[in-house]
Amino acid sequence: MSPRRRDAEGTTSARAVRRAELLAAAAEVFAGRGYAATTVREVADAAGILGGSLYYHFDSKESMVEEILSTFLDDMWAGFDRVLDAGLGARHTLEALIAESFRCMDAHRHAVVIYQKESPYLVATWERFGYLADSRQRHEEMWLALLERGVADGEFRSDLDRPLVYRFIRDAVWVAASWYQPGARMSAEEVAKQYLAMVLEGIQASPED
Amino acid sequence: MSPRRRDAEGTTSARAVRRAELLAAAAEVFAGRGYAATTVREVADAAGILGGSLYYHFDSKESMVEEILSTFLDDMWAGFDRVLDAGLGARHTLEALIAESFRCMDAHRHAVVIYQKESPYLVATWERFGYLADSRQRHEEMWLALLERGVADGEFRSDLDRPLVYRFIRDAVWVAASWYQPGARMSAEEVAKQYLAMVLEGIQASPED
Amino acid sequence: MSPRRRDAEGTTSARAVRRAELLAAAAEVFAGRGYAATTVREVADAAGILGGSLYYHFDSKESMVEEILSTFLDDMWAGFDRVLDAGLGARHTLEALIAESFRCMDAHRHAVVIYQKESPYLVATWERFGYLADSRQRHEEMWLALLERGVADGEFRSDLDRPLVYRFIRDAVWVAASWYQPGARMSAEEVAKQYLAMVLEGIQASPED
Amino acid sequence: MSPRRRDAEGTTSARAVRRAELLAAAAEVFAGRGYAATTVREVADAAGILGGSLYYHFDSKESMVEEILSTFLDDMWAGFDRVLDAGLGARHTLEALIAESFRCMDAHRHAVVIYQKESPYLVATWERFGYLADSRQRHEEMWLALLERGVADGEFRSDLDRPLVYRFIRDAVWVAASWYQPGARMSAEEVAKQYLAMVLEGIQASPED
DNA sequence: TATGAATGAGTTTTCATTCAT
DNA sequence: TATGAATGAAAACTCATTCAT
Repeated sequence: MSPRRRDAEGTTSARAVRRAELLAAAAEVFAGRGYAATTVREVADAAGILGGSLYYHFDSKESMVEEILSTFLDDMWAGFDRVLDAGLGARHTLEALIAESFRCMDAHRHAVVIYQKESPYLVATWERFGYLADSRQRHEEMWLALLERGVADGEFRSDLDRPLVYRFIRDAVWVAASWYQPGARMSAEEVAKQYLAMVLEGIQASPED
Repeated sequence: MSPRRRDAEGTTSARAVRRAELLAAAAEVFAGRGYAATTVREVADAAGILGGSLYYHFDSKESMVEEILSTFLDDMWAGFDRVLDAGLGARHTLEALIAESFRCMDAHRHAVVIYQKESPYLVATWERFGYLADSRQRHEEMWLALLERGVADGEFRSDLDRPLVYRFIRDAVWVAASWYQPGARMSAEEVAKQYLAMVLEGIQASPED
Repeated sequence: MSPRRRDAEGTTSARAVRRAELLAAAAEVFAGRGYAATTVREVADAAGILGGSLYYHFDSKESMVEEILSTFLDDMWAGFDRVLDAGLGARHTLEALIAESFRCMDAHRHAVVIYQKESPYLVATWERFGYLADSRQRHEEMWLALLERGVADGEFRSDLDRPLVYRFIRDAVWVAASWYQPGARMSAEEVAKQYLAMVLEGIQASPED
Repeated sequence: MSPRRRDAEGTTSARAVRRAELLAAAAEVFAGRGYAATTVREVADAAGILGGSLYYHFDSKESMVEEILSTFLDDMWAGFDRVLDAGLGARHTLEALIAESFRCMDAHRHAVVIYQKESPYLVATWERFGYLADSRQRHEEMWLALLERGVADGEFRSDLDRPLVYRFIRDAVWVAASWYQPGARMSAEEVAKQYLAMVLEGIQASPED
């Protein structure tokens, strides 16, 4: 009620809320047209303000993607770490990781698309985006270790090239963000289930069917 | 499907050779940085000439991608048509399409990457790129028909959502162009074989193994 | 010579005090970075308030310099007029003017720096700053008359170009505001004395002349 | 005559000539209005081209001042080093330094004005201008050493504060660039002579000391 | 064919200023 | 009085494109 209290909480969170709104608008436009092809004015239009006004909230166009991507990656790794810490077997870990990936895609759909399409450009152009390359590397290591373990445990086929399997899954799963529409025919969870089935068992009819 | 540009004489003139060289350089840079983020000067640098000189050969930056993409799509559809015309069963058609996709990726690696990343932007921005959307649609129809036929013939599982299967395969296969390096550890053919195995049978160890 | 802005009541109201505080902050920043290179936000930061709040007190950034400069010039000319009205001989008038100049520099250090550096720009850009050019002209006339009188009276060397002598003194004396720090090794008064010694024994007719 | 030779020499020097022309225009405008208050368009107007065209020759507005100032400082220090290496006595060294200063001012009038007015701002704002502070420091050390030597040799008065004398001379001399017009009533050489007379007969030890 | 200087429209960014609270 | 979000005009800078040589 006191002005003091409003300053300490109310104002801060109002600002954070506004930032989040603006970033959501930016993410949608960046994902749709590509970061480089999107003008700051288009972002501002989408947010319902004028171009210059964005600079009250953000340093630069660059900072906007930065915040969009780091927010997504932080959430993604928190989820992955939860899965890895659960101490499941290889197959169940794989299932959980794919489920987690789709959950994350659902929550950060546009950020995921941006991450897919713009990472190479951003990493090549600005040092500050080096963490994108780090994340990609850690992601690969995590999956290769998992596949290794699954093969050792007899849960996964041993006749496949592990790096290839990793890329196969990664591409199939994450590119889904490009076409997935929340509230469409299938929920993210259902898509995850079907993808899991395909990854694990393939699309061929079983002999016994 | 795509506009044709042929020398009036029909011969592979020195001019056509130079165009091809320049387009190869352009494709590599566009694929690496993204079309919008690439400047004409960067293309020229990669080709070893100055920016203005490109305009002796091409109308515009736009025309360059246009030619890169249409060349690729023409080749891809020629290949697909050969496969479809062979009158194979569903499973063998699927095998042949995936093999053909990888062959095409091998031949037009950069064009494929550009096609993946830039299609939405190009289609949304210039009418002349409408044929990209047409191609995508025809591709989807071809695959859905194939999957339908395979399920009807008892070759493919019937419990999977067909559009989802299509996207799964499409994404896994074509995104490979983003990381595939000609002359790397595995040939395109080997990658195709392994991908086919995964798509058909999954990565899970079979019970009898 | 310069516009006046006085409280209607003629009292030193709280409002006037606040204005003076803000102008002091503004003067320091303008002097340090230059008027054009200083943003209103920087002024506000220096004053401990937010940018928009300055506009409760002042019409514009322009009005701030205006008030800073006119306050300084009013004081300077009041001092000079006192000296000129005292009816001293040329040499003593020169001594008193230089002493007065240093006193003024001490009292309006930042304003003096701004006046030095920004006058040409302000005069060229806004009509309202025309009085700066007037002041400069009157200053020159005052000094040339003084030098003339001193030469006529046999107090100053006659072999020097008078306009040049004027500039020499003006530049040496007033640019001191750029480096003079109140409370530093030497007081303004001491600096004035030394400067006077240097100036005088240069332009003063030698005993043997 | 051969195209090769024209490339090796002609083109390179043509480019350098153009740069110099553009920098001359820029220096005049920067000196007149102040660096921060000058727009790139104003520089371009003065050069007779469009704003964007400047960027074919220079990276940024910043780079333009950088080149203007470093060219001036290089020339100035080359001149000062010649004087210092001549091994003259203190008084003759002082004479030569002042003459050299005026020569330099004549050759780089606008650069000198920019150096005077913009150094603090440039140094405070961009690291790359740190060399301006270095130059200023070296200048001060050179003069203090000279004054010290002159006092020790009995050529200069010992009752004056050396740092103050340095500043007095520096300000009087260099600020002259602000009003000196080449081809005006007096040549730079004549101004130098008169300034020297004023300075010298002030700080010179009197015969009766 | 290629060069390189220039164009000019458009982009990102800045910033004095306004205004509802 | 002060805040802080926004405005909008102008600034710095970019870059596809042109064109005389």
